[in-house]
Amino acid sequence: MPAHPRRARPCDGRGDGGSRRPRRAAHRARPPRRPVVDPPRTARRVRTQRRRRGRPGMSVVPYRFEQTMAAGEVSARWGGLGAGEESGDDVAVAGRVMRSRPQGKLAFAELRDASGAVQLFALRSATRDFDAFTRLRLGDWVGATGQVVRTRRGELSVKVTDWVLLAEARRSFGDKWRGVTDTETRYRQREVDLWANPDSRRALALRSQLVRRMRERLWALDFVEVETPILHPIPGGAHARPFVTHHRALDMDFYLRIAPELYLKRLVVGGFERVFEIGRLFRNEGMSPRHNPEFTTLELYQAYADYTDIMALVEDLVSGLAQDLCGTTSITYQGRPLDFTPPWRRATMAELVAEATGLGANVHTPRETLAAWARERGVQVDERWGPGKLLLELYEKTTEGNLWGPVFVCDYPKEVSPLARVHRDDPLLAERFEPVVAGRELGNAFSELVDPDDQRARFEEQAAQHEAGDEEAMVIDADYLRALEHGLPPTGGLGIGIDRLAMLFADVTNIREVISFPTMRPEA
RNA sequence: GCGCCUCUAGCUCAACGGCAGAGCAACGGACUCUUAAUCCGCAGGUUCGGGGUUCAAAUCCCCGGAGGCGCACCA
Repeated sequence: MPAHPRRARPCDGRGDGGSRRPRRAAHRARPPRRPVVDPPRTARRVRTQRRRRGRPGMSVVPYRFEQTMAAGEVSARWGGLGAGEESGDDVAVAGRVMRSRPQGKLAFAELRDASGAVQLFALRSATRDFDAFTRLRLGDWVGATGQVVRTRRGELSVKVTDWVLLAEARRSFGDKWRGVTDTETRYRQREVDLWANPDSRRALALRSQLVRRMRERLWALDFVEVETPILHPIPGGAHARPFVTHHRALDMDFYLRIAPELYLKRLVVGGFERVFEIGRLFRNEGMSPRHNPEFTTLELYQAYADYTDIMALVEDLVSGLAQDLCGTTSITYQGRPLDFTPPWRRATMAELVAEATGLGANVHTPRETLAAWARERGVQVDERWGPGKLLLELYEKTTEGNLWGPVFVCDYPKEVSPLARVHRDDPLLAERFEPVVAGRELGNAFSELVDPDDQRARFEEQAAQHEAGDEEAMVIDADYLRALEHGLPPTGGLGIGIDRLAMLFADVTNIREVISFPTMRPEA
């Protein structure tokens, strides 16, 4: 046996120092690589170490394991067992080893599964293949059978009689105390993050519950869940830049949807009076702690309803979800109270801008006055913007970020709301609102524009802006106009950002915390 | 896109112009009740990549990469 077997590597006979160089030269033509976390040679090293210990290896792990009980259930059922007591009941548990403490003729290991954790307690005198058990390491998966007992020191345990390795961990799962904190590693290798950091698991589990409860609540209100296309021949339904892709057989470009809105309203035309869709949207825009290129929304449409009905629905839905997920309608976000208990405040955009700035700005204010006010506050004013767009800019620059809410910001300018119905009391406004919470819009809703002639005119306006260089402006969707000509009843519509909502309930500030695999630039 | 910051062992971090180190993990061993166990031993490095300044660079400078935050963008 060589003195340093784990350093042995393929050698070209040139002796020690030169053995690596030829290999590097062979790689020189490839693009430079930066192994961020765990270079392949580490896996090789660890593999060699494991082999030396004579572990069985992955080739002999079984194809299945009959688990009779989850770890959480063990602690729930035998929580009352006294220290040193034996239950007399055998269980078979499975999970990942999160701690291993061999101690002479005894060995302890913490086994964690999806439901929780339970300790494995092994004895040389009672456990099959005890020596191998003592060599279990952080991250290995095992299945174990034995009696439920509580140790003398008071830890509920499975006293292992038989056990089997289900998978070996060749790579490390981070610092046992501090986990993995590097944000890049956490988002790129979410599987490691999830095992190492309970908060990461909690945030994603909460998101899952959020979507589930949301569906249940909508089903209870007789909403029908539907799925509409993600490949759109024309991007529509929102003001955003799309991703483009190509269909080979049709030899044409498609756009990944920026909103499902137009298709959903066509379903209302078709007779689905209450529809919703929870799905992924794609917007080809900047990324930030609050923006991921692909994100999930709830969008719903309710026939015979207007935007005030939708406000009531939003209050009810969001406060109900807070109750479901946090146990209260009055939560804490980033250390500040956030009370979703209905009713929420309703205020017009003009009122809120006046509160924030003292300016009597509204959609009827002369354009030049609005432009001057906006410029004073750092807005780069485009000459083509009308008073509506200027008011919106003013609102976003001065007001929105300071609204803690929840508050319904009502009555947006018609000019910036091409799919919303004109306000019944003011021809320059639209019946549109955004629920704003913690300085961010949570959604967007309106009394839907149902008049095909008006819609055509708005599309033409948008198309003109598109022609003039606004790549985010909409284009004319003839299919949608034809659908409207068949008759869309009065309808209230809503879109809510699921990721944003999950951030509030999970009390996190980065959208990536509630996305399982956030968009990242490739490493190499 | 712009600005500021970060990048060192598998993980978490020191070293801040003078021999690249620690804790944990891993690896070999001791231990019959561990809980961030303890003890003994061993090993592990392209200091993100490239270039420059210097007798000497992880450290200073330049270029590039990835990431974080802020701004812009995102009605």
